[in-house]
Amino acid sequence: MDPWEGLRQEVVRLLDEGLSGLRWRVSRSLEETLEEPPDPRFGDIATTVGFELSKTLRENPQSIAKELVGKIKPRGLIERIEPVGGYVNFFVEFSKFGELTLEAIERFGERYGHLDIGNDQKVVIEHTSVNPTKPLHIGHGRNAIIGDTMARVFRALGYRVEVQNYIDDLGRQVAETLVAYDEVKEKPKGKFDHVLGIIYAQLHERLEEDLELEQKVRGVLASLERGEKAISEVARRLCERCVKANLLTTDRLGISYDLLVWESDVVRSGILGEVLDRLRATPYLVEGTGDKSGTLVLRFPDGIEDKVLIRSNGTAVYTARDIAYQVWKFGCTKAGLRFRFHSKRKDGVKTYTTSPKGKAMRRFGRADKVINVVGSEQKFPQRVVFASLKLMGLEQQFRNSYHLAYEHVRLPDQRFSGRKGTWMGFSVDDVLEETISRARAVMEERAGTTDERFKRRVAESVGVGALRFSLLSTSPEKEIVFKWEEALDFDRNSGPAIQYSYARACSILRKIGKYKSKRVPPTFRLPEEKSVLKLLAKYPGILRAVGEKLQPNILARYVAELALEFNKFYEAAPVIEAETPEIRVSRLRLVKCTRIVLKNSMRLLGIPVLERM
RNA sequence: GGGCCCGUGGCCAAGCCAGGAUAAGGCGGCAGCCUCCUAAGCUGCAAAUCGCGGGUUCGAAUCCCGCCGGGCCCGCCA
Repeated sequence: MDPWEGLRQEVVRLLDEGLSGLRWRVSRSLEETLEEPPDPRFGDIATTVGFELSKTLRENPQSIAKELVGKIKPRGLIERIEPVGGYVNFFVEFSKFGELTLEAIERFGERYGHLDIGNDQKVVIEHTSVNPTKPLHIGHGRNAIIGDTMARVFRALGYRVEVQNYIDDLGRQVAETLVAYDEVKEKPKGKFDHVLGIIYAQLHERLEEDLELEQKVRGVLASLERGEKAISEVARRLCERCVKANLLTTDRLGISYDLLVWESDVVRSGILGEVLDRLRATPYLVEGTGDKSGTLVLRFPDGIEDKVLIRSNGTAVYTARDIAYQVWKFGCTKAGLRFRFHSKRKDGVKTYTTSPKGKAMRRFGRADKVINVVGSEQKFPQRVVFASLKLMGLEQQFRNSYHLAYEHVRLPDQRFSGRKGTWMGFSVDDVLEETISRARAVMEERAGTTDERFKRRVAESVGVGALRFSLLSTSPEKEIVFKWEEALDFDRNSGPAIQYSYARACSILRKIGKYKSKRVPPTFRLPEEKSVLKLLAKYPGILRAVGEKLQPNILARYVAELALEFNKFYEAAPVIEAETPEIRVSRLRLVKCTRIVLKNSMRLLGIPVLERM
């Protein structure tokens, strides 16, 4: 199921055999000495073990490599072994390795690459979690797209996945928006989340000088935190409308949620109280002293700074609610939440929501593993949340809590700010619209179809693919400076480039029509063929790496490379007009398998799959 | 003051955790390729003191120490 790993293991076996024949011992595992030569002409896999042995054996690496090669008889997936410098280079027998790889892909099809390392464990992934008072800007888009992609990958890795979107309806932003909504008489027209975002930014200018207004906001916030019925219901309705508008945006990007968790519901359900009681029962939640007198402070035994959890007015801080939520995700609370059906996503996923009037359901939460997709600026609070699990004796839950931290998206000269309204023009809706219309323009330039529906569908898919890829392909810990040229990039190394390679593969298969294929091992001689095949073989390992490192960019980079190599193959190796029937069948299988792996990858990245474009 | 992340050709960026061969790939630039499976493509060329300085090592972009630059965190804010 993992052809590349199988190949590596075979190399290790051969090496092991050669080494024991010479009675040479290596201190670390042979697997770790393997690497890929910089040029396939040197070989497909190499070991640097000769350099290490030269120290203990007091001999130069060259002669060690030479002697070692003399002891190993190439067989199986390896056809040739050569010593070069201190390296031992292994050459793959592409007929056998090709058959093994292609056979695996043909057999598993859409499930090729799916490894059952999740063992049916449940992972809860929280992402998006935007204040329900504004539209998603491109930075929120990064969060949602990373989270959504991780959800897809974990499903492929054999986990049961539940995606949660945490709605903070008790924050200051909600209080401010509520006041603003009341103050601003002439409301702008448009999508509700945009409307709220605009009036919020408008109010903020006034808030800076208008003390009366500030008092009003504080009053509303206090009422919300106390859970006063009338105002809470107004707030909830406003937030509900905003969330609904936000979901229209994420729907377009193909993002799904299983559950919306409302902060107010977590607080009201008694979960917060229960978790705080549990902390009080430990020696770690202590009364604050000095300037913190009157508060309750979480004091960690192991180096993390003190953190106030209960303010002197008796209310809980944000982090306290986060702790409660985290404990609930693992199913470690007696108190529970109530749920009802919320809405259906484009892909058919049913989204539920917590709701005071809903009913208890056992299917939510109860995670074995929790991944929070939250900005890197929250590393400290996330650490506090996780560490407090340990203080409560939830050692295992502590170990299974992960913070997928990502850096922000910003403009060349400023950050996005809801208060200043700098997101305007850079909301996911705005960017998507621009990207799609640009894709449309490219289609118009290319001669071809006049089918209006086809054009619209392709432009939408290309736009979504371009945006998702551009936000996924950079590693999460790197800040992204948003530039239109990059979001609108449809050339190589972009979402559309991958879609294009896929469409070309489809085109070959369409045109070749029916063919009869005898089951003979494939023939691959061209470097372009070999390099595509090797990439196909590496796919399962890529998925594993994404899951282990929580880095979806690894998959994005991989599939872009596959598309690129496939294009080179496309130019160099005619399929339909291949030199011999054997080569034709070999290439055809390679195309079919490339198509499968491209499709599987695109599905996981949420890049729409197009048969033609 | 303490801590975390980032720094790789003009621009973006992989590799760093598990040290090895000529430091991927893309954008932009220059020069080519469509009677042939979709030119959103392919080929070639030019372009890098891997932030700086030490150290470890046969070997350092990668490990260690120090420094510089950029971002973020260290609230009873949210």
